[in-house]
Amino acid sequence: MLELRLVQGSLLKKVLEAIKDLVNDANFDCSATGFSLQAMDSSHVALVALLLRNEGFEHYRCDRNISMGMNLGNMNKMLKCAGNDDIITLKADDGSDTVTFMFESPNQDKIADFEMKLMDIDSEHLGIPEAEYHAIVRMPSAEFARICKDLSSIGDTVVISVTKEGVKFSTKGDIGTANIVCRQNTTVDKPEEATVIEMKEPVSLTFALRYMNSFAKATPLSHTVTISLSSELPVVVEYKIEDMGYVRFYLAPKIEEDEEEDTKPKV
Amino acid sequence: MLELRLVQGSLLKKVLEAIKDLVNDANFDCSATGFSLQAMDSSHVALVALLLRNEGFEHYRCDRNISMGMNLGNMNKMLKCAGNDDIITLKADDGSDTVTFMFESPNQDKIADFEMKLMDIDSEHLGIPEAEYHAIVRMPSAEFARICKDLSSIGDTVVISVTKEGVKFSTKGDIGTANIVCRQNTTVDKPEEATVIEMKEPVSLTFALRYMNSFAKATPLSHTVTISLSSELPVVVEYKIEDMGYVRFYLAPKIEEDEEEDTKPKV
DNA sequence: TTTGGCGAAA
DNA sequence: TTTCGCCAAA
Repeated sequence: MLELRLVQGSLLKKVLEAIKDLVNDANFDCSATGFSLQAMDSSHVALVALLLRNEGFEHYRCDRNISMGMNLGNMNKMLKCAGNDDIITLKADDGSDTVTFMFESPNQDKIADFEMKLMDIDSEHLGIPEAEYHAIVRMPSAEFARICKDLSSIGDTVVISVTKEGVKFSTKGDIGTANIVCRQNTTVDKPEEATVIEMKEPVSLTFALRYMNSFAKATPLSHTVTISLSSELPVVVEYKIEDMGYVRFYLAPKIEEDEEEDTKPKV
Repeated sequence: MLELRLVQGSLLKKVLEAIKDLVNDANFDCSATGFSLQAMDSSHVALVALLLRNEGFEHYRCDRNISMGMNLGNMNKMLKCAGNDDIITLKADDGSDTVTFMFESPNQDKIADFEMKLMDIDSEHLGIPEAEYHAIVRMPSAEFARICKDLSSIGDTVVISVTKEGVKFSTKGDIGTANIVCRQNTTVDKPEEATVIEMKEPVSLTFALRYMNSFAKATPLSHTVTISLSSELPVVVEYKIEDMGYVRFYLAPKIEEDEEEDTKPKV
């Protein structure tokens, strides 16, 4: 028996908006401690990890560990039927091949239940080792989203370079080049508007903008995004979900070609 | 000679937005008592009835009964040229084959007149008998619209079931099932937010969501919608137009198939 | 083209 | 604070 009651149902709606473009089908893993998901994107390049800890739910009952395979598109369709202020309860009976989403309007006048078939998905659950990162950038998520969107109108990849002074996002394309530098800035009114850089050593890595823009779909989940970089490690783009957990995206850097190579015709 | 001056011109704009998708061409009937329309939708499944009583007009002159055939798409195009605060005057000379829409901006700075050709439309004007309904549901129109929209992302038809406690909207589709229950609730701050059920006997009827969603286009006309249901009778979905009349939509219920039938392949 | 999110104005 | 109108994404 599984019963998870989430008062701020909009969180789950936003989570699905954030990951449904990247992942088609995935197993949601439910244990006594929380509700989580780990899945490769459909082209097996990026990895998504979601955690919603039990403390974040008003009511959390999960009698035994269970893995529920869902089509995220269909799940999203159903969650779209929940109001932004609705309380969402997720239910599954032991051994059942369905899951039920229950939506309660704030004033309890409207109660909806949506039942969805579960699917069998074989997923390789990867252990993600904790790593030391050369540089960790924390910045406003909206600013990061804007930068990725802007740069993708110029080029396909972004070079993220971190120095003590700030973080630079660069791209190059047919029509020209672009560099956007965000300086470290902690003297701002609101802490979520700060740009903070923790750097052990300078790092400069290249990523596909297409994926960065997908990750930025999670912007509504948090005012702040944290980007953790190390050479030779996948970047981690993390959006914290207040009091509950996070959505993290992992993406391997592109092996940076020689600048010269870039302009040569591909052989 | 016909001359109808409507101070709140936005009403006429909203009326056309509400019915233009359903009906292509229709006769507007004008008599001493009011301005009305009755027409089947283009696939002859639903019926639209509009009434704007003479009291609602600032000036109402209609010397003799007249029926004016109009293409609602073209009429809507013209009405879109009126500002939301404009005063709209509708004029037709006796024997003329045109109608003139005059738009006056609130400050009288701009006065526009649009002349449109009338058309000959043979319409069967149905007498709609007053009927006793098993159940009448009054609820916020926005909520009804939201429910129809949500359900149509799951299935094609909606089963509306009324009991004393509330009204239930259900659907079933490939990805799952959905039930939305709205409880009777009269203890709300504003009367237009109430959900009120007058029920003589329980009723459960099935309708095509496609039409319900068309009807819901009339939502801007009224905060409230009234749904009148009887087995064997078309449902009436009514949006009252304050101080003037109404737009009513009629739709025959689907003959509900056996649950078993639904899952069998169609022969 | 239509719909939802966002920002501005009452 | 709520509502309207604008802008952007599906």
